Amino acid sequence: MDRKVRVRFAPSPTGPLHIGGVRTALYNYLFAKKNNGDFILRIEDTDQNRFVEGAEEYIIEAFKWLGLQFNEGVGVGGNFAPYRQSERTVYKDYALKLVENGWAYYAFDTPEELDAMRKECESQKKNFQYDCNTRQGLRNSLSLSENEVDALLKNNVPYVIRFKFPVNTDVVLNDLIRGEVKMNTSLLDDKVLFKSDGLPTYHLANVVDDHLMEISHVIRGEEWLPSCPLHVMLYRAFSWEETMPQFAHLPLLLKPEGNGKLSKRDGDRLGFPVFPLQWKDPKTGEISSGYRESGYLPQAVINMLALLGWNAGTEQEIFSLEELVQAFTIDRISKHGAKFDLTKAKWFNHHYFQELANEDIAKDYIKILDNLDLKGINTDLTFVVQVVGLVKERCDFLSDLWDNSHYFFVAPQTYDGKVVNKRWKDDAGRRMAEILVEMRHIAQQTPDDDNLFAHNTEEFLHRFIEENQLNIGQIMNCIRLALVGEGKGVNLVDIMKLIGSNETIKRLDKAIKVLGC
RNA sequence: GGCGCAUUCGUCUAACGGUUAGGACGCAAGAUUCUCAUUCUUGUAAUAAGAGUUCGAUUCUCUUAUGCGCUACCA
Repeated sequence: MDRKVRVRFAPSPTGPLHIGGVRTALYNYLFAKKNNGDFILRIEDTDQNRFVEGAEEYIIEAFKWLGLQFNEGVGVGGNFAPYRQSERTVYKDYALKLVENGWAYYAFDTPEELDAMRKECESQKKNFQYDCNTRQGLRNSLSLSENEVDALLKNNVPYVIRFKFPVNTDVVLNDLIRGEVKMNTSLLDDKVLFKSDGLPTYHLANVVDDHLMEISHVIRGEEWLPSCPLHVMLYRAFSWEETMPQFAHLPLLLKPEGNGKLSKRDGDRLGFPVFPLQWKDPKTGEISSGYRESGYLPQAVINMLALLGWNAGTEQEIFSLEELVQAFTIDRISKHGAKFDLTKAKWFNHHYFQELANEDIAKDYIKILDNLDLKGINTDLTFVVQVVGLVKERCDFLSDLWDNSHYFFVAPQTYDGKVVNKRWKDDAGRRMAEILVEMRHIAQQTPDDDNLFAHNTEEFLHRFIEENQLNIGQIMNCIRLALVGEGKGVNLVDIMKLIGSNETIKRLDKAIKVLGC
């Protein structure tokens, strides 16, 4: 038990990495780091038909973005290389070893034959299974004579190697999350270990590699629980039980509405990404959105994912990666699936967005502003930093910035009708004209000092409102309407400070001309 | 169909036989404010159903229901 902790994340490169897979990887990472162990990336590309160009690169880039570093694996190297299963050639020897010692057998049934049998059983409302009850009646090295088998092998007749489950044996598996799980071998089917294309299936490759790579804990999705007894039996068949890894089967990530596993399609349909990074399908050209491109911060994605199925047992919800490492234990992982919650994801992002330095946000914002291609707007760093400082608390994402701060850069082109009706009525226009006159005075007295202009204007406004017994809201909101075009935005005096006396006067003048006195 | 796993507020979850069943998101109200947000305060809302074990069950057992997963020469 004092074995070195070594865990692996083992995706197959069949497309972009699903966010559920990211969570699995995260839990592996946290467990490894917590226990001073190794975190390994192994690519399970034993299915040639499903290989997708660019998927492996995508996976590596995704973890780079998230800040989850592998100690070993594809793209990193290590003592157990190669880490790509297609480059490992040991599997057939192991499969043959199992045939030799009676734990596996050759099967010559063609896929077509098996399909036909499945269909036939289906039509009789029965279930076809290649197992201890049926294997004697099928074409394999258990039912055929030694001579027949030799002849078939000599003639290069395609075959697969299947695991031979013993009859009526209970396999007990001690899952770190679910406790004792028991299954009977008579109900299990003789899974293919080695395919006729010369490559192993997941089951064989996985067990062999986990053993060879000295994996101590297998932390993977719940979808693997049903085949785990097979894996346990494989360790037994190889006499590797001593060093068999401990298993932990994670609950699934469910879609937000209704039930079911979160799938690729759900994301864009419901308006949130299911992938860490944007992905363009190389065949169809179809684009699926990613968290990174949607403006999520990696810290937020990690924090959100960590809490989806795990908790520290305290009331803390905000965790840095380092804090997660410290707090993480497998026994606090929940057993049931968790629905993804978009609003909570936004809340996490809001939190981490507030933690960013105004200057860093401003630099990114300036890029966005430049892309807007608006001529003559002020994109000086010091100015944008001030704008960001005023509006960032209203934002969940970088992309929310423009909606909340456009009026610092461009004058309103139109005025919100509802606000006009509510505020710009009675003698509002006349009052605004009076205010405009005084603003021009103040501007003359405070040349080149927008702060002082704003300050003095504020003082004047309060005096003006008091002397004329006006409604403060009425007056201020009319000015707001003139400066912003809507009934929203940050403190008026702050707006005046930043856009300056000239612009303030210009906008008020225009509003009076458009909306009337 | 078979096998397996699961089931606490709308959502994520806490409570590992004794609590007014706690927190967070959301939602609602109030406070603050020139507005909209932010922020703060308060409120809202749950043990799937039924048996059993027990002095006492969210917690242990069983049954049912529901959901999910697996049932490929895919992972």
